[in-house]
Amino acid sequence: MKDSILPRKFYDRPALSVARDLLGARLIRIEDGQRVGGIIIETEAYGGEQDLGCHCRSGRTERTQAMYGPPGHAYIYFTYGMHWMLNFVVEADGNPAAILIRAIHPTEGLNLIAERRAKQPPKRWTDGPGKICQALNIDKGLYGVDLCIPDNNLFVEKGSRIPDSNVTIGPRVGLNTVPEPWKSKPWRFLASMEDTIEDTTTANA
DNA sequence: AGCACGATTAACT
DNA sequence: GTTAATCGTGCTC
Repeated sequence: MKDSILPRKFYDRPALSVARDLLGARLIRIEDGQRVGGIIIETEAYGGEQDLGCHCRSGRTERTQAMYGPPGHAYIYFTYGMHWMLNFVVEADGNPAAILIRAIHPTEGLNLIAERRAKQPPKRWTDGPGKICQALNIDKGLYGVDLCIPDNNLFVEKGSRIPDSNVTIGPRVGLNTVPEPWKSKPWRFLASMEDTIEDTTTANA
């Protein structure tokens, strides 16, 4: 449904609020007219040049320019020589901040996802940021894409809100050489309880 | 121009 | 728990 696409004002808020509220929403990629995606179940917030865990700690560069732009766009980057990472730009234009999408619960386009994640069991299809981009065929080609335009092939739809009792908050993952206090900031949000996920899937079907 | 390393993953001991 | 894979980016010389 086009009218269920999250509007720009959803992204135009503090990073922590957006990261938390993205849990339960549906990440959708359109490929040749086919929907591929699922429910967002894990996110992390990055933002501000003071955040030494954020790429924008180096200021505005060619790679990070999207983060400095208006909210509601995709910030995508390549790392470890082989993995793409999907982020959503948040907060006001000129204010660098983004949300890393770390895990989703696949619900649509399962045939394509299974194909691309062939050697892994369904549980491991999209339980990591690099895996999501592999499963949904996301790479540099989608850098800077506007997530608020229905005609574009990447956007997020409103889903069922995950109650606080099912949300786990903790430190961000993989910031091994980042100094404190940034390394331990509790800016990771994880939706727990399979029951909730399954209910949400059914409710949205 | 060269270099160290990363918001990771999968395979292995 | 440990480690190889693999290359764009940002920093130093």
